[in-house]
Amino acid sequence: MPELPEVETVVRGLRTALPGRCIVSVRLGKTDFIDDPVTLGESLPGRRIAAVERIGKFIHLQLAPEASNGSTHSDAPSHLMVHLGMTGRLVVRAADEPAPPHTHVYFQLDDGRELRYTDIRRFGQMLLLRDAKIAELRERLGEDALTISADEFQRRLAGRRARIKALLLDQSVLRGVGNIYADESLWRARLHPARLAAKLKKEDIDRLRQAVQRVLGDAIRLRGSSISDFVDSNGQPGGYQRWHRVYAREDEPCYRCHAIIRRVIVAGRSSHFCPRCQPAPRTPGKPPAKRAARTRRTSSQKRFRRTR
DNA sequence: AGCTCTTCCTGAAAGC
DNA sequence: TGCTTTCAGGAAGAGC
Repeated sequence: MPELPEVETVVRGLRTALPGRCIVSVRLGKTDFIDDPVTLGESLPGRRIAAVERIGKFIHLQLAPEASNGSTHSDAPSHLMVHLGMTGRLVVRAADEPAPPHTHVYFQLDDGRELRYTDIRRFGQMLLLRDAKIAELRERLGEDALTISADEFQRRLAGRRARIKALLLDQSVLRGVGNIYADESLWRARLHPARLAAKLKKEDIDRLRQAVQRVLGDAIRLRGSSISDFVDSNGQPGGYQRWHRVYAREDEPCYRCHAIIRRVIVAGRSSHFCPRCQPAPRTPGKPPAKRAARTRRTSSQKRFRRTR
């Protein structure tokens, strides 16, 4: 499932292939994940891709201003935003290479290749935005997890009565972290996912920020985690899943203390942690036994295909 | 404010 | 063996 490191990996790959290329034509399959498929199909042909960047978990393709050849409608959207959702893939392939099933968008490029979007579950999104809307989106998505300062991180978490796990996943607080890297970061910072942010000490929050940035940085270096479907823009899997300390390791020993990794539901999300390294908060109303009862069945967890 | 539940979707695997 | 059920999850929206 693509989170910040996976999206960053894809963006870096696309950057070697796309800037300067012109979109010749667009072919669409299912379009229920595209905000405006008609405009997408009509306004992109002839446009040149100027730049590729990452905004949180979105891939942002910046389109060059339209050539002023008579029929210029200068308000044509210039930003194509792609969210990979759970199973989205964005790859560049030779146009004559067969596309995998569930490929729903084909952008034919002027170098004989195609930029293709494949998404089994179609939880992804494709949006066309005008300049003004980009600023709005950035605002809504909070500070980037990779670059947020210690002060800003404190400011955004301090006093919040939500569980720390919920806040890490909230893209309006911090952009880019998803379930895998939230769990890995909390393990590194030795914080239980159900701790309330308001009850954390300043040094806990500082340690958490360092853990988040360390984990994301390591994952980017290994080109992301491939669990289930992730591949980069060349179709290659990442390598960070081999370094996961808690995610999908339920019932296995903690690498630090050898206690058995557990999984509970926090903030509606499957959360993996070490019960010894990450002690549970004392919550008067909710004794640990009660939360334990909420643990879901475990065996199905093993079904994640680990790449290598 | 923040929690839970639901919805979207598919494929894999558990359960019977 | 084969059909049915369950489950994962990013994000948004409803309802409490």
